[in-house]
Amino acid sequence: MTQAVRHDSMRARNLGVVLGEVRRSGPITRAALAEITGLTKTTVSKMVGDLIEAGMVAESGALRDGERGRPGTAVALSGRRVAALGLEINVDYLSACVVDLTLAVRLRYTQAVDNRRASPVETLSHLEELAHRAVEEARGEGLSIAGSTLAVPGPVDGGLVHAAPNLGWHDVRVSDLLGFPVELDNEANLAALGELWFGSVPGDFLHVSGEIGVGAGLVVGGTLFRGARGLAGELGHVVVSPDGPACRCGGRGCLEQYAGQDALLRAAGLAGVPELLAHLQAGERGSLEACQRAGQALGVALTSAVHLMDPGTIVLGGVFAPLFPWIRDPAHETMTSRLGVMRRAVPELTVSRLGGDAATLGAAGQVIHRVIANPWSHLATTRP
Amino acid sequence: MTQAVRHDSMRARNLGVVLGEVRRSGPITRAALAEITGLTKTTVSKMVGDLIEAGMVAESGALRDGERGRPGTAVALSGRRVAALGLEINVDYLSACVVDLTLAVRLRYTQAVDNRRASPVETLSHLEELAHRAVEEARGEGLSIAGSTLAVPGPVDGGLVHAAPNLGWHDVRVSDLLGFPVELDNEANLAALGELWFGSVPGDFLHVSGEIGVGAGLVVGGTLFRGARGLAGELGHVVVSPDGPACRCGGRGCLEQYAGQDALLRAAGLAGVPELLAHLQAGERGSLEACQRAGQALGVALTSAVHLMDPGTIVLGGVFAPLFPWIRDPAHETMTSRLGVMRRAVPELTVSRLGGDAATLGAAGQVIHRVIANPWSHLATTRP
DNA sequence: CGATTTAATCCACTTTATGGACTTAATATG
DNA sequence: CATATTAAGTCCATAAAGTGGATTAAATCG
Repeated sequence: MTQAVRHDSMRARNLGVVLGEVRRSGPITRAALAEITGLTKTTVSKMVGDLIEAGMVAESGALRDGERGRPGTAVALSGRRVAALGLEINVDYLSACVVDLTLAVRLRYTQAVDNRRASPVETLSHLEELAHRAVEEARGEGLSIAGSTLAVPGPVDGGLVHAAPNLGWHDVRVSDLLGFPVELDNEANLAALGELWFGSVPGDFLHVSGEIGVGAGLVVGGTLFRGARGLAGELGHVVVSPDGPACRCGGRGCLEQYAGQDALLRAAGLAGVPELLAHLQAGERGSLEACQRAGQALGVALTSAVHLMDPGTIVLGGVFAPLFPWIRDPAHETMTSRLGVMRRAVPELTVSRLGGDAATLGAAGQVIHRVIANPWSHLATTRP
Repeated sequence: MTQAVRHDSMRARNLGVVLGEVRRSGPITRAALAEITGLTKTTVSKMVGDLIEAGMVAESGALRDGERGRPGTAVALSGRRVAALGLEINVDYLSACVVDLTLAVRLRYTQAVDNRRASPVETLSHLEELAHRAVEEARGEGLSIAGSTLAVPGPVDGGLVHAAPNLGWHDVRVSDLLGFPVELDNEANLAALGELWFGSVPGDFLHVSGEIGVGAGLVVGGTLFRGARGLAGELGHVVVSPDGPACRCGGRGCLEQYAGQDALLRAAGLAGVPELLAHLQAGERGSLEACQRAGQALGVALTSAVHLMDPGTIVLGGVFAPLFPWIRDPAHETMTSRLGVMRRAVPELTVSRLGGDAATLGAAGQVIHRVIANPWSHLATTRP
C-alpha cells in the first residue's frame, strides 16, 4: 500500500526529489532545481542548505544558465562524507569496495579464496576481516559508511541465503554470522544494477552474467525486476531444446548445458577460460565452433526472454564479456532471424564494461541509491 | 522521477490512500482507517466526508470493532455514482461493459461482428454505437462515467494500434476515430488485470490467454509488468523446440505452433473448439493426444517463463479455460519434472473463471482503479 | 552608469495535518 | 437502574511545510 503522507514525510520525500535531481542533472543551480521539481525557490534553498550541512551536496562555483542576469551558484553531489560498502562472495574470491555518494569508487579489495572448500563460517569470517579493513581505511579518508550490501551467488530471501549450490551453501543466515548489518542480494541482480549505475547503459536492459551458471537481471525504467518471490532472471535454465542434455536443475536442454562456462569449456576440450581465449585468438577451429554453438543457444534463449520480458537492450557480462567477439554474431543472427517479423527492432547486444566487478559495485551502489532516494534519515542521524 | 509533494498533492495522495484502504478493507470505521493509514481521526473524518459528498463512499450501518464502547459507523465504497466503461474489439465480436466503483458489473453488451472483413472505420463506428448505448443506459441509472478503456488484440503505443494482425489493422489511431476519449491497451494485458480484479486470484500470477495467438500478462504485486516497450508477455513465441515448425513470426518451434488454437485444431483434425470439446468429452483418442501434446509444449514454454519471470501462480484463460481438464496435467507434469530441483514449489496451474470476458472487465477495472488511486481529480470536477 | 535580467533570500500567508479536549453512544458494573 | 468505562467521531487551537511576492545581489547590455 502507498503510505499516507504527513508533514515530515512530505519533507522527507521532497528532500529525496531534490537530491535525486541534483544527481541526475549534475551541477545545477537552486533556481533550476526549483523549476524542474515544481517546488518554490524558497523551499529548494532551504533543502539544499540542509543537504550541504549534511555533507551530501556541495557548492561547485558559479554557473550561467542564461545569457544575462546574476549567475547561479551550482550545487552537485559531494563525495566527501557519505559512502557505502559493497561486498561479494563468489566461488573463488571475496571482494569489497567503498563507493562515495557520487558513485566514485574509493577503495577496492579482492582476495582469492577457494570458498568451495571452506565452511560458511570460515568464508564469512574472511569476509568480515576484509570488510573491517575497508571500513577502517574509509574512516581514515573522512568517509562515513551509510550501509553495506553483500552479493551472493544464489537466491536470497531476507537475511537468508536459500541455496548457493556453487558454494555448497544451504539456508545460511548471514546476518547472524557477520559482525555488522548487511543487506543481502543475488549476485546476478546486483550485477545488473552495477551495470545500470556504473556502466554506460540506459535504464532498460537485460544483463546476462555468464559464470558457471548463467543468470540475468532485468532492469526496466531504472528498476530491477524481481518477480513474485525474487527468483526471476534464471536465464540459464530457459529451455533451448526440450530433449537436450540433462541439467543439474532436473530439466533437459537448459541454456546452461550449451553456454554455461563448464559446458563451453567441455565443448572446446579445454580446462580454463584463459586457454579458451588463447585458442580463439589463434583461430583454433574447435574453440570457434564451440563458441558459435554456445552463441546460437544463447540466441534461442534470449529470443524467448525478449518475447516474454521485452528488454530494451541486452548486455553480456561475466565470462561472456571476454568471449563477446566470438559469441555476439551467432547470438545476434539467431535472434534476428527469429524475432524479425514481430518487432520493429531486435534488441541490441552489447558487452559489459565492468566484467567481474559489476556485482560488488552494484552492491555498494544500491546503498548509495537508497541514501539518495531517502536522505532524510541520514540528515536526522547527524542532528541533535 | 518521483514528483515533488506539495500541500494539494499531499491531500490528493492521502485521499487516495484512504479510499484505497476503504476498498481493501471493506466496510470499515473511520477510527480503523485512521489506525491503518497512520493519519489522525480528524484528517480521516474530513476526507471521508469529502468522499461521501462525491458519492464514492457511503455509510453502511454500525460496526462493532471491539467489545465495549461506542460502535463505529462503517463506510464502504459506493456504486451509486461513479462508473467506468470497458470496451473490447476482437476478431469476431465487439463488447462493452459498465462497472461501478465497487467493481460490480452493471451493464454488459456483446455483439457478434466479423471484424476481419470490416475496415477499422466501420468497426470503430459499430463500437461507438455500442458505447453510446451503454453510456446512455448508465446515465439512466444515475451513473456518471469516469472514463473508458478499449482492449485491442495487439500491441499498443499511446493512442496508436501498432499492429493487430488478426484484425488486419496497421497503425490505426483510435483516438481520432472514436467520438469520445478512450485509453487503449493490449487485450492480453487487460485480461490479466481483469483476472486480478474480477477473478479470485491473488496479486502475483501469469495469466495465459490462449486464442488464435497465445498471449500472457504478468501481474506482480498487483501491478502489470509491461517491459521496456510494452511488448512483454508474448508467450506464444517462446521457443519450445528450436527446429520445430515455422511460425508466422519468422521463428521456428514457437509455442503457438503447438498450442495455439489453430495448431491444436489441426492436430486434432477438427474445425472448431466446440467440436474438439465434444470429441474430448467422448474420449476420442486423436483429440486427447493433441491436447496432451499441446499441454506438454505449454509446459515447456511455461518452464522458461517461470525461470525468467517467477510468477506466483499461473492462470489459464481463453481457449485454455474450457480445455483445462485435458491440458492441465500434461502441462503441470512437464513443469514439475523440469523445475523440480530449482524451486521449493512449482507454481500452481489454475483456470480462469472469467473466460472471454476478462479483457472487457479489465478495461473497465483499469479506469476504476485509477479513480480509486486518485479520487482528488474526481472530487475537484464536481466542485465549484 | 543606469536599466535589465536572473539568482537567492526574506517574510507574511495559506494549506494541511496534528493532538488534545469534547461529545456521543454503546457496554459493563455495582 | 444509575453510573463508570470504553471507543467513535468532531471541534479547535497549533504546528509543520510549502507558497508567492518583495527584496537584495550579481551579472550583462546599451
